[in-house]
Amino acid sequence: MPRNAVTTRDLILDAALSVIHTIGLGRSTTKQIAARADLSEAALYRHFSDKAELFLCVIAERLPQLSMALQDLTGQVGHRSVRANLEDIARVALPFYNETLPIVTSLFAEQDLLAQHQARMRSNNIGPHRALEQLAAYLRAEQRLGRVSPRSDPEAAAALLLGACQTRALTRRFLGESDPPASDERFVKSVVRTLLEGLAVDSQD
Amino acid sequence: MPRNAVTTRDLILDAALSVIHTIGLGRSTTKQIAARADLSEAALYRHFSDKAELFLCVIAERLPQLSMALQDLTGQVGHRSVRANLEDIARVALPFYNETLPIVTSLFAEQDLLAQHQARMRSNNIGPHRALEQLAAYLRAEQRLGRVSPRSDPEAAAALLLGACQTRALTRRFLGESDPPASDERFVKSVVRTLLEGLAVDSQD
DNA sequence: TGTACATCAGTGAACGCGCGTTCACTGATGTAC
DNA sequence: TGTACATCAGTGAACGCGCGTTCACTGATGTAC
Repeated sequence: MPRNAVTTRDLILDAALSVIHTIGLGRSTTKQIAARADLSEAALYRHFSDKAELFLCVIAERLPQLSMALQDLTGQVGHRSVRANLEDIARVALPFYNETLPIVTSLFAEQDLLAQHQARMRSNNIGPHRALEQLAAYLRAEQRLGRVSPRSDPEAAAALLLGACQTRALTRRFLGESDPPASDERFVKSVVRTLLEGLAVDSQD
Repeated sequence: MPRNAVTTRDLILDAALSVIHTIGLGRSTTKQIAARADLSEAALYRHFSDKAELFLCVIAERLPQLSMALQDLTGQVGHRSVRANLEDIARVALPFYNETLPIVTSLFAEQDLLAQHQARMRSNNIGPHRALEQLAAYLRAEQRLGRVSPRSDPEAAAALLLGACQTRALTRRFLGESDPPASDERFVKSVVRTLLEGLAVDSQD
């Protein structure tokens, strides 16, 4: 088998992801996935024990993890400005949520799948909390360097920033609107500025 | 028909919501909904044209709207402290998202249902953006009164605060953990404090 | 090199199940006279 | 008040369809000697 072989398994996972994207997790059938992969339905069962396992593998192997994508950025402690770092983090988080949230939240519709995925997240220590923890750790490090106010709560700040990105992506997708990239950039800048400066009229309480 | 009659239609909607809560939107069947309502399946079709309409009515009539719940609070412009108002808003948003997000995001799994729901949102001008706009309008009003920094962006601040609540609720639900109310209260206070004071080491850039 | 056999990815056709939906029907309630 | 009829919410049983899954099979590739 050559080094860069696209295995049949990969073909199936790609086909499944594509079908899920177009008609949603709930309406995706083995028939359509097989058709998109140019395979018989029976072929799916040579590579996955059943439909549930196929879907779980799609989610585990075809969806990126935000904490991975943030690793380089949160490693920049003490470098560049905090503002620039947070802006870049938002620039990564926004398209990430835009791509993954519709599929990941689909699992709420299939609670048996969700339960299996939860078990997987627990045993592998992955999940959405990882990105929050990572951003909070970054902010705590910047706090130690005196580049972030010692009065601020790193966990709360992480929830604020990633939450703003998540809400924007989810709202847009839910309303069925697409986002012009220019407005995303304006959003990133104003969110980070507001988070840095705060709402209070002066820095005292 | 008496004034406070629980109609059969109400029974069906309640039963459907209950079934959806326990096994998810995607696995809910007419059989189970009818059974939970102590009715025949045929009875469902006396009140709803098909299963899709039933689900859309559940979502439209049985799920609260955040913008409604926030109406009283965002009307408090100039009263109490901004901090107290924002904390109360977070205290309403957190359980709201906790209850509704798992069901509402389920629609991503059934894209035909989502499309129908989007049409409904557009024609009735409802949807998740309403709460964001409402909170932004409140903050703009406080800005005019000088109780919120003129440099901050009300839209961004609204996305930050509601986003933080949404992320927390979604993450918890997704990981399958339940939240002790005491930690919710700590979360509310630290998020609002961090949002008010900002991350910057002084109020200047 | 040729022959005999083993392995295994992939197939076409069929399977049974459970789903959403419809049908002819019942029986309670309302209405006209 | 009684009688005849209309209305309509709700039913039990059946419907056909499409789903996930399995089966015996094919044919290409690898291996032993």
